[in-house]
Amino acid sequence: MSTRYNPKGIEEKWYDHWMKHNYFHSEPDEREPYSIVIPPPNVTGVLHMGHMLNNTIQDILIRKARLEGKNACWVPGTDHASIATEAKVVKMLRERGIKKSDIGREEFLKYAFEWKDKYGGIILDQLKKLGASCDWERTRFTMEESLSKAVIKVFVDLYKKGRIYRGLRMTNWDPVAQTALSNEEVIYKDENSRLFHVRYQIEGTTDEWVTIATVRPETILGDTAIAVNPNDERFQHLKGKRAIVPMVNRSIPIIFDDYVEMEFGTGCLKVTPAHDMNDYDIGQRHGLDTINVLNADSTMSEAAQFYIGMDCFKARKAIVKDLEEKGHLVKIEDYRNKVGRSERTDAVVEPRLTEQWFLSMKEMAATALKAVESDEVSFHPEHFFNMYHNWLNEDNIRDWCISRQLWWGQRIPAWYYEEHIFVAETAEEALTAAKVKTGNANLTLDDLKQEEDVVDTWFSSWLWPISVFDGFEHQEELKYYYPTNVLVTGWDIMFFWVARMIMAGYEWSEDLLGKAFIEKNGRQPFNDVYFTGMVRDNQRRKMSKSLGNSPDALELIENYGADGVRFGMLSSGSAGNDIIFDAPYDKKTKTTLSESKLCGQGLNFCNKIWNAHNAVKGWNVVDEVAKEQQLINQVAIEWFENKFNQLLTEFEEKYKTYRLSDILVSLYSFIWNDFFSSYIEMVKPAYVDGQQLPIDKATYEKTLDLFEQLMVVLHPFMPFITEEMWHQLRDRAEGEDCVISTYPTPKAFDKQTINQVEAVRSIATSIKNVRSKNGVSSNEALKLFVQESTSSKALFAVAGIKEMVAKLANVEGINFTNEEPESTVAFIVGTDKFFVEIHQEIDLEAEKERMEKELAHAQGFVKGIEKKLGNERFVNNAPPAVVDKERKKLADGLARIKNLEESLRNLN
RNA sequence: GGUCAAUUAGCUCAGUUGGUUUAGAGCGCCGCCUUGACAGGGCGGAGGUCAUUGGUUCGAAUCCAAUAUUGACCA
Repeated sequence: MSTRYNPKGIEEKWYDHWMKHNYFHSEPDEREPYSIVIPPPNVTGVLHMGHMLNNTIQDILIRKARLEGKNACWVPGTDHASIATEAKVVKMLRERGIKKSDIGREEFLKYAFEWKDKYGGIILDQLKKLGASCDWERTRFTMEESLSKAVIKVFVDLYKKGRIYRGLRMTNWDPVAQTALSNEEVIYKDENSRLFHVRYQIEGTTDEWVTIATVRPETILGDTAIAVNPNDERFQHLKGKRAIVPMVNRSIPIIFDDYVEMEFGTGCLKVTPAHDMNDYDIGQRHGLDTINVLNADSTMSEAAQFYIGMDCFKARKAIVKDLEEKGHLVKIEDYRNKVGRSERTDAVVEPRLTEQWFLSMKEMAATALKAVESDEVSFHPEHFFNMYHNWLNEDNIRDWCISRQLWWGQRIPAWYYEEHIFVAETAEEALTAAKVKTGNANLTLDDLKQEEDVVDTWFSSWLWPISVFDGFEHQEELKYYYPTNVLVTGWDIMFFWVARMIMAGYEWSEDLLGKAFIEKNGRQPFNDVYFTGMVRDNQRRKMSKSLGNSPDALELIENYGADGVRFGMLSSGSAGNDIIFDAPYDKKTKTTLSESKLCGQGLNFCNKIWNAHNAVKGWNVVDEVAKEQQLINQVAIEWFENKFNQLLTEFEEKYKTYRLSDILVSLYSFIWNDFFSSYIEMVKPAYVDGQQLPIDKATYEKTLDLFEQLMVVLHPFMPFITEEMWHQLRDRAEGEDCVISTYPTPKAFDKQTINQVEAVRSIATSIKNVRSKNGVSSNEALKLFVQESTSSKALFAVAGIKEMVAKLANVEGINFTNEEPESTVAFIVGTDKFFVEIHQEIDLEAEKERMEKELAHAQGFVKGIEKKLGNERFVNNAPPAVVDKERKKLADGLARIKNLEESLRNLN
């Protein structure tokens, strides 16, 4: 048997095995359900660090639920990501020599589905490598028929409710994708740019000027006013005057508006209503003209009069040169400002006046806010509610721009005829409505023109917790799985997705499931939301493909196994906090290596388990062994079982509050230190003349039981190694597997029983320390003396304790004493004093130094407590239990000081 | 500019409603051990005035305020 655990073959073997037995599939039955819907990754995506963290957490929760006998259902799927996917498909077509504009919508969609079929499943296959126990039979996609029908249905419903409207608005325009974006899809970043100071001549004067500052001089051509603050003393004389726009020589009014900041720039603001959100508002207030100098692709339009057809960034350079030549350019300053870029294409977003569809957010936002305030949906960690509130409160909430000028998505179900709009689920219904409205019974489908735009991808994914169960068509499954138990996602999509899913849940669950159901189970799409942190590199930058600062997820799995990576991800940080992932950056190749010490630790843990198992399975088993060992075994088992139950009890609470990394860390320490390093050492048969003695059957079986239970408890975190061990521990019948076994129920535990053995472990450690300090080999058996006291007598009266000390510390005789024996080194455990006899020369100075240090510590400790107890207000005000505890601490501290002082006297 | 979070050992982080025998873990570091499951290991050890300054309290790493630094969200 190899001494090295090799995850690769083992992980593949077990994932196939689980799939073959269809363990991840769920159908409604009489069991309690536990459901999670996956945050659907984009069809364009590949597995990255964020996915790994997020899906590991979901897998832990779902596997734990499965082990508890619940009907666990984790629904996977992907979202169609309209902008990103459309861009990829356009690129693919271009490579094949096909232009999007040459083919119709229908044909384009065929290519898009072809692309999706080819690449859309990659990320799901990668999740399998990670061990994700999704119900793959339930894999859904936001563009498939049932989910698309749901989108159309809710669109019509909202339109009928008067919440969806169409209007000319300033929108964020992505000139590359040629579509409007919602506010949430624009990412603002500080960028270096330049602030151009440009002077405009005052109309009717020869040498009177007003100077403005702008970062976008090309939009000067679209200026329709100059604004100043009404309180600004400097510009009072300009009241009622007009200025001349350079180049185009247009006369524009000088207006007064509070919006203008006196301190900023020159205090004069050029107003270009067509190209700036705030300018648009000012324009509305003052009835200004709107001159659109840019085309949809960010080239200069006819209306600009100059540079027509030139890209706006080139036009910027050109106009600066021309302004300078004409004497309008005053100066240029370096400047840092926030530039909005498209989340999907990274193009600089252009504010643009366009006709779009909007969903009114006011009512829905209030409902969604209340859902979390009332705790019907609980956030973990709670503080994310602040961010949620900040976005949803009525002062900040903006209507949702839901139309996109794309083909890849659900086409908006609106039909136009003359000035009328008919919104209906089908063209036929729209036609009927049109006939009624116009009184023209001869209208045909050809007379109606359907809206070209599609809806925002999030307008389909907000229905996800309902639509994956086909909940808008029939409710049998929805009734069983809704509300889902928990949503696990990154806080970066709180607004895009989480808030909107809550809105959708509250909007339609009652219609779909009925009042009685809702009153019993609630409207919320999920009971809990667990927000994971962002995965960052060691410079605290978010790991992303574009920055190239992310290790390759699959390579990590290749290097450390899925178990190792899951361990690494989870142990790097706690709930909600961002994670600094420890992959090193290679300066030479300028890449992040797919290496991680934390993942390595996970692999080492697997290796440890693997080898410990080999050790246990290598023991010879007989019915009975020597009495001393039997006694030790008994104490060891009792100690371990009690401690195990203590831990299991703690875990229940931690699972409820999603403190998963806490659980993993303590489990790691418990398995490695308590089980392998202590328990196994306690029960391990001794060697006599190079031959290992046998172990008794009862202890052996118990050890296998404990090992097995530990594997079950660890299974949600590290599914593969635990399944492998579970099978190697005992012969299993077909259909018996760790993944579907039973999670141990925590039982009562006795602290006294635990503490006795903990004391033994401390004694053993102290003796090892004495050996280490004095160069005494662990092979040399030593004599131990125990100072007689009530507590020491009680401890050693417990059957097996003496034997255990002797075994763990290689001590040959244990005797009580009332005085300090010759040639011994003293140490203290708790309040009791022990003496180890050693034959080497004792370094008295070192001993003295150690004891003095310990004494000083104890004295400081006692002093603190004495101060506390000396304070009348403490004794009177603090709870009695706290006061009692302080008294006990004081007594123990004093006992320790006494012991130390005695020993120091003896040393002198 | 508004808001939120973070600041604890060289590094990455825990510390669960203020009372843990004067702060824990992992990695790294130091010493010893090629022992019979495991060197991807064993045993032992060193290392922190809990960012700073005030305040509340009998009692503060923990609560409050201000400051500093870092990160983020929104405008």
